[in-house]
Amino acid sequence: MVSDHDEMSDSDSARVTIKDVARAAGVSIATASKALNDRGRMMVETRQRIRDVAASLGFMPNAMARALVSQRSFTIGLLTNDTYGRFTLPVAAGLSEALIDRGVSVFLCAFEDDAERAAINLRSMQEKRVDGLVIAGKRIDRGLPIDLPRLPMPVVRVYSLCRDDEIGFVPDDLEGARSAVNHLIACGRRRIAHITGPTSFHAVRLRAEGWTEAVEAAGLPLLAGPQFGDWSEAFGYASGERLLTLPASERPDGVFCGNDQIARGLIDALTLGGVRVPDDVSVVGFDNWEVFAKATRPPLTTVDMGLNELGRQAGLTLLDLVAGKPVVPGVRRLACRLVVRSSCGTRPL
Amino acid sequence: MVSDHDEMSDSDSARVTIKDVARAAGVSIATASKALNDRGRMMVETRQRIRDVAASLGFMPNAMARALVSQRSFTIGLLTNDTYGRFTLPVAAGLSEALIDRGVSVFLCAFEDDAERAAINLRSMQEKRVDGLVIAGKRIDRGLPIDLPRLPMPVVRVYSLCRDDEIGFVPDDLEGARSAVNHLIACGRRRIAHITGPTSFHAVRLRAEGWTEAVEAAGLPLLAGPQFGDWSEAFGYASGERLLTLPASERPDGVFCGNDQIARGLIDALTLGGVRVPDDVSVVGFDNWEVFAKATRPPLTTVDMGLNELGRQAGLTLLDLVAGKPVVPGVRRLACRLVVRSSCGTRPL
DNA sequence: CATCGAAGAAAAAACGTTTTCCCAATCCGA
DNA sequence: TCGGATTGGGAAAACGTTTTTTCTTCGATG
Repeated sequence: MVSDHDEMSDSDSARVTIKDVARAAGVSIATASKALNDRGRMMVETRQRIRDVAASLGFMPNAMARALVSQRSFTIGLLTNDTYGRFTLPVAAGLSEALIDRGVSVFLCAFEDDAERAAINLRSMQEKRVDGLVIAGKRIDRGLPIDLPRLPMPVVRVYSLCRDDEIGFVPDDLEGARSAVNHLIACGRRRIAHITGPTSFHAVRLRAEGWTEAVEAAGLPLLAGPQFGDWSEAFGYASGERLLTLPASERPDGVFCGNDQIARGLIDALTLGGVRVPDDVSVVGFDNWEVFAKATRPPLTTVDMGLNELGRQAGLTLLDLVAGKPVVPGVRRLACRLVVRSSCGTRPL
Repeated sequence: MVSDHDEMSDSDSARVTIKDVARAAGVSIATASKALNDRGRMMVETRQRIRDVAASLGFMPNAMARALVSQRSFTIGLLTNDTYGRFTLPVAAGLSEALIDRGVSVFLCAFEDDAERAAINLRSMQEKRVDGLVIAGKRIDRGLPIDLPRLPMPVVRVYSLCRDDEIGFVPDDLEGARSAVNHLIACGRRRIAHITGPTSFHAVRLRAEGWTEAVEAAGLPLLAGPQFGDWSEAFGYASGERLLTLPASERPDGVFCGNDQIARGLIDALTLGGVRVPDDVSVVGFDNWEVFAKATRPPLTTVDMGLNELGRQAGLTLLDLVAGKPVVPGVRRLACRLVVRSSCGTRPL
């Protein structure tokens, strides 16, 4: 019936302040502060003594008192509508890891597409005086269901719609798609199809464009053009079944899928239909969602969007902004990385 | 080359303090504070006037100044080693949603099993003076790679090992397993197998126990006992292939799987081998990881651990602790919920 | 008429830091 | 020995709140 954080546990547990340190070290508060922060001038042994005393007392500076005077809270907010976390979690991890080393902590504000909750979270972040905001979404052509009035703090966006005068980070879908297709070509494939999500997604259009460019650049046929559907495994499966109905001569020998789920469904259908992957058909996915990519038979070669890195860079850029450094506005497209597993067969050299 | 949060944007954007409000309303700071916080006595129109002024100025109280004096930061920390987020993300969402309404924000501290980073995060949380800590893990029989010295703040645990004198929240694996098996029985199944993860997981042992109890309670055979393996789809697939080698009379007609991935692999193997699910064999999973459960053919009936609710309750309990309310220590096992889809066939009444 | 009470509002202390002065001592060269 | 620089350290203001205490009024009571 008790809590385990007794106030009076040991001499050191009751919040020790810099005043306690100063008194114990026989110096003034100002000197103690300067000693601990490597500021001002004083004898080196004085500085060390104060530090030793602070350590032995278990002193931890109160970040809020510090924030109050320095006008920097060393916190930032991560606002996202991706509660499921497919995209946001890697971003958050990258962000958090990059910032913790600089003493900055991250408030997680996840909300469904519920404008009211979003507003509450936003207000909360303002009251908590975060130094900046990272806005993360789940598609690059949508903003959050909340309009940001002119905020008193810098903002960067990740995997979200971004105006020209804002600063955003997205994966380079176009180049990622190209590299996927080029990998198929390097594996000796000549008839390369593209099966992907709904055209309403900008990412879909970009990836389709990348496919088109790479295929045309190699002087290969565009077959029937991109096959648009939804993001599901079921669509991939259905597409696979459709492919099976084609005469072998018209069948593609390589497929670039818009995401890993589609690829998964496609491979399942092909395998069930007696078409071997990668012997008969090579498949490349998109997302590198490992739980899928590693579980397909064979494991899936796919494009990793580098979400972790996206988060990291967003964090560092936000810190620059906070520090008042000039940052060119606009959206940065970070390189994707092809993760080669075994769904494409012969490795190119 | 500029940041979009110009300091001097409009009259209201340069941080407005309570002093500004007081001056604009022609009262003292003390009066302004009382008006805004519904404290003290004053003419009702004075109160309203102050509030109107505050609103028109866009006043937002500085949470850190407030925290400094009230000794409550209205923040808590979520420490987790589950950077992948399979378990933590739903917990975080539930936690965050429950707390935001009470004005409490959540710091996300995710680290790999890297003790040093964990320590940095922990120290950061202490300096930020969080009111409490939620420790979330990815298995119920492991703590975090960090020993918590007697912390000056209350702690609750979620999906993590928990000493008797601590407060923890975990799903009721035993009962969840029982309900899964009972569902199979209600669907008319008599030979119910259990295919699950490694015995080193406590969750595995609990689920196996639930399976055993429910099967025995119904007077049914335990067959060959639980089949332990790993959590992968590949293991489920291999198990399915093994089942196919059995003579039909010895084959189970219902399988309770330790997680959804195993179930997925199992169903794939059975389907490929010509055994129909659910007509010939019913399958129940565990986790309700929707991206799997909904993608299996047929969609998977599975046990939902209620991670969201776990997070919610943990948050509310932590708040009680912070408020000094007495809370009985120990671990709470929250009910799981069977999500019925179509992998078991005939719905029980 | 003097006093009392209460209502309304202000003054000031406190929270725990950082930082800007400022002061006293020591040192150096002349 | 004197004047100025340098060195080591302290006093106090500031950050933006809440809260306790004190101070006016003003009307009512004895």
